[in-house]
Amino acid sequence: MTGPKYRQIHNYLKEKIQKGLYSEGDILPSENELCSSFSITRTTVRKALEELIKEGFIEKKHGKGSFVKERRQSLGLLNVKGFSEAVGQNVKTVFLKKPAIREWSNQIQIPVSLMEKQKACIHFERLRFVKGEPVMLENNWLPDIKLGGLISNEFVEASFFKTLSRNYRIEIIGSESELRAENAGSKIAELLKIKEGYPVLHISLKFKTSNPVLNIYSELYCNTQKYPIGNIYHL
Amino acid sequence: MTGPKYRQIHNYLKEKIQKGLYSEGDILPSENELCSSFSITRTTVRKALEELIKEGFIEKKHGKGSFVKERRQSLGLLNVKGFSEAVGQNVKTVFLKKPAIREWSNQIQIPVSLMEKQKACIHFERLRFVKGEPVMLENNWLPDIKLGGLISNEFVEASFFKTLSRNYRIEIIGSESELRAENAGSKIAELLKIKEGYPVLHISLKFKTSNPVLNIYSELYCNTQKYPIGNIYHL
DNA sequence: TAGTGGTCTAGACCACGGT
DNA sequence: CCGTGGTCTAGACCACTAG
Repeated sequence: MTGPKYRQIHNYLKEKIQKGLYSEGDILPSENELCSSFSITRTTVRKALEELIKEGFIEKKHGKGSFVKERRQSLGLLNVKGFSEAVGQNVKTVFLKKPAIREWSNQIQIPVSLMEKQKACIHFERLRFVKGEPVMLENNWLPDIKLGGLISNEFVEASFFKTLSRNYRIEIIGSESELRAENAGSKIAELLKIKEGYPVLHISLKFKTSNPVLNIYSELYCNTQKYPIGNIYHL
Repeated sequence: MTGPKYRQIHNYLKEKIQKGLYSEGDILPSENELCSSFSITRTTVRKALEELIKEGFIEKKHGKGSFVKERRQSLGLLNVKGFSEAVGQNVKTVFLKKPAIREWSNQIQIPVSLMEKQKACIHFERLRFVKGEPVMLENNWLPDIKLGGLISNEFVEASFFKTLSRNYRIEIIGSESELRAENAGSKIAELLKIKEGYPVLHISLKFKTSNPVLNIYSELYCNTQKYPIGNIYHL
């Protein structure tokens, strides 16, 4: 238990939803009930619920309550639609390159800050599958800020973000991205098992974390034919 | 002047930024200064600033202040507000089909709610240019909830969302979207002046408004070669 | 140390939905 | 009518940044 209260409530509710203890259409406890359950004020409860909305887990209806939305397996801050029925066995992640110190790549589209470029670079590459089919190639780079064991250890539940959270108390607080439609090159075509030249969605991401000198840069290539990429926005 | 205070502050600051009265890297007045300027509490000021963050206009730095962000060469914030607000002066918009009552199209990818499908459908189609080049084809559908004059009148500053806000006090409060990379068909290729089969980014959007029975459905086709689509996420 | 944003409390009143 | 979420007040204490 660490970090702000609203994040603890947020994680508590998120886990319940992800584990299926609340399912699609269920009503969450009202804000006032959550207040008394956790002995906190409505401001804090509402901050927690707001994050769940932005992640696409719930939806509020004025005068009614907070409702659990269709479940989606999150890939970072984007969602792949269809994962809802396909949780568990049907989602698989394979390392093509395990985390190691490598060069900062010029493949990265979003400018890397100077502070970070002065540090060494940790890189890893993964391929993500849904129902046995490869749907996304993922390359990630981040500055080496001496997170002991990050390179050698396995990830918590195959999730890099959960690893950062559980082992190092670093949380993702936001992202910037650029989206492009491109023709698949030979490498991407081969890995995603599509024809060369087939259109793929190229997503360039910069994840911001609770550590101001740790941003994570990702380049994703997605076959969106069966599984479009989902995105939620809430003002 | 109408609507909640935080949105008035939000609009006030946004306009200043858009008009260039604050420019890249400038520091906004501190939260406490805004409190006293507008005679409101920090909660309200922070709510306004939070929306500016989510729209990508500003960035906060703990212990320092709120900074106006650089606008990169991308069609930013597309999932949220319209194009004209996001990109600035170099944008031109041409109607291919003016707003009129038409059929609900099966082109719409995100399910239209039953409540809405029972109503008539207003549709319009626009082509968007940046620096004289066509970059996006846009089709929009919404239920006809008797917004007098919407069909006949011109849009406020060529922005559909501004028109909704100024004339009808309807605000966009969020969106859901699905992203796909596709090959351009003949119609899209011709309009965007690209070769048939060229990869385009297909964005299916459902905008939620402050009116619970008014959602706006859009299908966008974007040439992302020169201008990638930008997206901001803030937890 | 002074000023900034980040978190949180303990209330209040309002608008909306259903009984 | 009551319970729900939406907005807002008037404070408090903390963590971070900079002179």
